[in-house]
Order: sequence, then C-alpha cells, then structure tokens
Amino acid sequence: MPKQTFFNLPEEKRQTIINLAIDEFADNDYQNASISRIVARAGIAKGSFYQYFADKKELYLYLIELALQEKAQFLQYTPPPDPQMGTFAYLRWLFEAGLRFSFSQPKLTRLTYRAFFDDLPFSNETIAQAQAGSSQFFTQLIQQGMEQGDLRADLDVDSAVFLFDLVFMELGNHIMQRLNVDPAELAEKGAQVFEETAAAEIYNRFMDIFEFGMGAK
Amino acid sequence: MPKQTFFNLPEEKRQTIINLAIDEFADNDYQNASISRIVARAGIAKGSFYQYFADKKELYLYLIELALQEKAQFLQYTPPPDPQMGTFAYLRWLFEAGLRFSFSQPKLTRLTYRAFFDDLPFSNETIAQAQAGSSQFFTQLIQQGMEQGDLRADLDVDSAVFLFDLVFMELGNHIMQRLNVDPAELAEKGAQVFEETAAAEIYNRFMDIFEFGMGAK
DNA sequence: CAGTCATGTGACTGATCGGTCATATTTTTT
DNA sequence: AAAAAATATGACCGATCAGTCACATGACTG
Repeated sequence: MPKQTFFNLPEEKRQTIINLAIDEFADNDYQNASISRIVARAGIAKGSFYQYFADKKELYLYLIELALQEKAQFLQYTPPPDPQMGTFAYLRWLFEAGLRFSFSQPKLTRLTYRAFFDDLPFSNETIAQAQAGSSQFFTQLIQQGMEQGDLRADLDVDSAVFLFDLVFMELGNHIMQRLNVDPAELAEKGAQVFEETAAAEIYNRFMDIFEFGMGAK
Repeated sequence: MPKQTFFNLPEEKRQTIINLAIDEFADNDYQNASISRIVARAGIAKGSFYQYFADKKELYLYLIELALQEKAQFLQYTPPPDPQMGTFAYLRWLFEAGLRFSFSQPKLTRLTYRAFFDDLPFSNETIAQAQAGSSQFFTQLIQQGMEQGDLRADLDVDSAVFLFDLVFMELGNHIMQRLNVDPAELAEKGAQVFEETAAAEIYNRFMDIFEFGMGAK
C-alpha cells in the first residue's frame, strides 16, 4: 500500500501520477518500466515519489490491485441476463464482458496481461492468487457444466481450463489486431469501438470452436 | 551473422560461448540478458566478445536462427508416417513432434518462445517471418482440411490459426508444469522424459478438444 | 629474426537505473 | 509569531549495462 502522504495528495495530482504509472507499466515490463521516467513526466521530484511509495514494487503491486479491482467491478456491473442459461451461453457472456473490458480499459488490460506473463524479479501473493483464482473459477465452471450435461463427460478438465485461461487473456489482443484497432482511437472512443466493429462476430465464431470443435460432423 | 573471427575459434570454445548465451537468453528476456554475465561465465574478455559479434542484437538473432534451424531439422527428421492421413491425425503428429522437441531442447524452446512473446527494442525480419510463417502454415493446413472435408466448412480460419499458433507455443510449458517436470532432470535425461510421463495422454486429450469441441453430443 | 596481421584484454566511457538524504519549503499547530 | 510537523527537492550514490579502445600477446610470413 502507498503511504498516507500519497492519499493526502490533491485528487488531480494523484490521478496524474497513477495514470502516468499505468502508461509506463503497460508499455514496459516490470524491469524496464522506469520510475525516473514517471516522475519526469509527472513533473515531480524523485524524492517526492519515494514519499508516496516505499519502492518500485509497491507502486507496481498497487497498480495491479487497482486493475484487478476495476475489472472485477466491470464484470460485476455486467450481470448475466439469465442465471439458468447453459454453460456455453454463460461462457459467451463471460468472454464478451472480458472483451468489452479490454476495449474500454486497454491500458489496464495490458497491465494485467503483463502481470500474468512477464518475468518478475520477485514472487507475489496477489498475482499468484489472481492466476490461481482464474483457474479455479474456470475449473468450477467446467465441472458444473459437465454435471449439467452441457459439456462432454470425458472432457479433460485441466486442458480446458488451460485453454480458457490462455484465451481469456489473449483474445482481446488478437481481436484488436485483427480489426486493426488504432490504440489512439480506442483511448478516445473507448468501449464504443466494440459496437462499431465485428468484435462480437469474431469472438462468437471463436467460441463455436470451443463448443463444437473444428472437425466436420 | 557473427564475424569470421568467431568461426575461426576452436570448436569447443565456440560451443561454450553459444551454450552460455543460450542459457542467458533463455533465462532472461532480451533487455535483461547480460553480455557482461555471458563473458564472465565464459571466462573471456568483454573485448573478445566484440571481436566475435558486432553487438548484442547480432548474438541474439544468431541464437534465434540457430534455434529455428534446430527445430526445423528436428521436425524434418520426424517424418509423418502416412502422407494420406487426415487433417487431425496430421495435427496430432505435428503437436507431438513439437512437444518432443520441447522436451529434448527446453532451452531452445524457451528462446523461441521469448522471441515470439517478449518485447524487443528493435523489429526484425527473421522473427517476423518466423511468426508469419507459422500462421501461414496453419492457414494452409486448415484450408486444405476444409477442402478435404475434415474440418467444418463454416470454421473461422483466422480464429483457428490463432488458437494453433498460441497453443503450439504454449503447450510444452503447460504440460511440463502439469507433469512437474524438473528442469534439471530434463536437461539430463532429455527427450526420454517424454516417454516416461503422461505427456502423450495429455496432448491427445487436448487435441480432442480441438477436434470434437467441449460440448456434449 | 623482423615484420605483419589476427586475436585477446580489461580499464574505461557514458548512460540509466532504483533509491537516499540533507536541506528547503509549505502547512499546521501552539 | 514561533515552533513543529509534513512535504518537496534534486544532487548524489553505487550498481549495472552495452560498447570502445589503446595496448598486449600470439601466430604466421618473408
């Protein structure tokens, strides 16, 4: 957690620092993200930064928590329409919500993406729990789907979980790349871009592969 | 390409340098891999290194080319048994061969994995071509499979290619993690570990998902 | 043996980094 | 107004890096 001094800061100054830090850690992996660059861009002294945060790691973990919180909140406010829907309908809703978040918060998405895949010079409970939490969530979802008869009884659960974990993290990047989404346009128009493009079409055909496979009937 | 001086070196010294460099770039991403560490471990002077290579980038790209070459050769020497086999039989063979390579050359696998996913401070033709080549290969394979009626006619090709690209790169990591394969044991016993574990079982159930989907019939 | 050319060397340069600290400034309290 | 507490500052530190260069060493050549 940042020091109290940080929270005593005027709201605007605090937001500036956070936003610049998010940019820095979204554009560079942990080791290459530079505190020197952040303070230079924020127009504050290096010493001031260390009045707010104990060290680089504390800032980084704070950003990760912010991002995870933001995403959790976003998913919470996009409630599934029908609690009795089937497993695949739920999965499609889940992936669509995840994609919408990617489009509305590309920087935070990039940040959490990096937290999952980049090398870190330290191990951390928060990140490990987030990773484990994602796998557990999918595990439970899949087992439930099998009990309900929505999923093949002989499905290999671990393989399915691995696939979902991977794709849930990567699909946003993939779709944006396929749609040639301009990051600047995205930052400006935000989630609206999702509606204007074929994003929904793409992820649905993607989910078709999971549901029906690639093989001919 | 390294300078002639490098190739004039005694075979053993050259191999030592290459092996230590592979270790360094397999364990660290490009920016964090350290020439200073490599020369210290190799017991040569920094100046000598720069008699062999123009700069860090040249060494790195040389290693990437070596790794890609090695993998291509490995796949070449694992010829598919039946040229008339169906698309999925071929895919299974391909993924198994890729996995066998991962087990027999984990360091090189890690290296190419990084070349695909890590941030690089420069763009490069070799790496871009390897990435594009992989996608093109899968694209052609999928289209052919659709023509032969092995794959659903309404399959979204780009989505399928994305999935194969991703999984072909990641499946080795995943399976090793699931099997708790010890890197030290792997370095020692090499490809033999593949036979002694449930690796084949896992990737086959994985491929089942691609072929048949997860949905109940 | 002298001369030439290839190879080896490691101290050094300039840059960047995360982090510190003595000091200055501002705000709050008395 | 004075004292005290909180906050801001940027020069500075030690470490590390990629890359250089003047020089040393060794090997081949005429």
